[in-house]
Amino acid sequence: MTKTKHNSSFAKRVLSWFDENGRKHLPWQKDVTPYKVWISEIMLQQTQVATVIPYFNRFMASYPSVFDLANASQDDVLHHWTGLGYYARARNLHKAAKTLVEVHNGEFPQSLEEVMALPGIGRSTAGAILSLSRDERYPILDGNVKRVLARYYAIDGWPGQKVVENALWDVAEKNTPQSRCANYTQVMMDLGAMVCTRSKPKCDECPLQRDCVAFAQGKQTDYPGKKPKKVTPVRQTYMLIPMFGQQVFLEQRPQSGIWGGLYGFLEAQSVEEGISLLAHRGIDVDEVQQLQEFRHTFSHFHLDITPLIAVVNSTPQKRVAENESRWFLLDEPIEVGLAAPTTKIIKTLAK
DNA sequence: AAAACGGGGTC
DNA sequence: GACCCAGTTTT
Repeated sequence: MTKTKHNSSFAKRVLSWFDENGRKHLPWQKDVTPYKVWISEIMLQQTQVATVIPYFNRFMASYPSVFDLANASQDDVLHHWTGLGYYARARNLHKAAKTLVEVHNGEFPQSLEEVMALPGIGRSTAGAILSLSRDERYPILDGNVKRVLARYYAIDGWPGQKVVENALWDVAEKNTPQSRCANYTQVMMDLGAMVCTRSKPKCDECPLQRDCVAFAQGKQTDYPGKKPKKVTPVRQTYMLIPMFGQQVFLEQRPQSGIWGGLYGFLEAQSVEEGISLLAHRGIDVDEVQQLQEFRHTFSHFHLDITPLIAVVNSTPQKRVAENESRWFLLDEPIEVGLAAPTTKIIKTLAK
């Protein structure tokens, strides 16, 4: 049984710690708006603060308001996201911006449910937006908060499991104070990121040390429970790089699946298949040069990529393709979304 | 080189 | 409710 007295003390102590040590001058903490909090939270879902800052600043410079974002082209949004990964989140961001403008007059709705109904926003992100920007009382449960709470209460099991996640939400809810909700949300993330770190937690600096169960047991790093591991399969692909002088041919990928909406090189399982894919697009290959294979690692599999330069000597025919595609000059900036391996190959070619 | 990270969406 | 998505950082 958790005691009420205990819970209020929890918030009091972390808020005092926030006053002393919390982060208060991040770019999205200046003139806080739901829009800025939203963009920063989506970026922070996948990347650490230091990496996010320049992306966030560029994003705000290009799209100062939700109206600017809604009016942008998807290619432009993906271009701003290039290198951040998780491109579905950029597509959802763009979709949600359109919904906010068309349905909500460009304002974030008031209720948690309405905010959660926007694509790419779940319970935690919705809670973060409403608490950080409007000081409303909603809990959050990102990876940092999960780690703090799992250790403090010694909650067993991997948070990917529903029961474990539910237990964490329960304590997150109970501990959230009635006032200073924005500061509380911020400090829970700060504590997880700065003190209650995955390895070598700085327990001596922690305001929760004195009744942290994991600390008492000396088992801080046993929490949260680890994800059951499994072998990551290896897949193989050829990437076809049609080169006509200083131009390369890129085609937009389907909206769903890996690298959805990004431009990339056509993929094939064999050299022959690749040549036929190109022929289908009016590109006649004169010579094929194989480059060094390299590995790109995802969370679920390794992808061994063999780049193949397909030298094209005669002017390619114009064909109407199913997907958007075109030739890009190597020495000009490519202003569409590109996946990391595509960027890597293009860098090699430009040298 | 392997493991961890993180949360929303989908089947 | 299990599994998928994807690139970077940490160990």
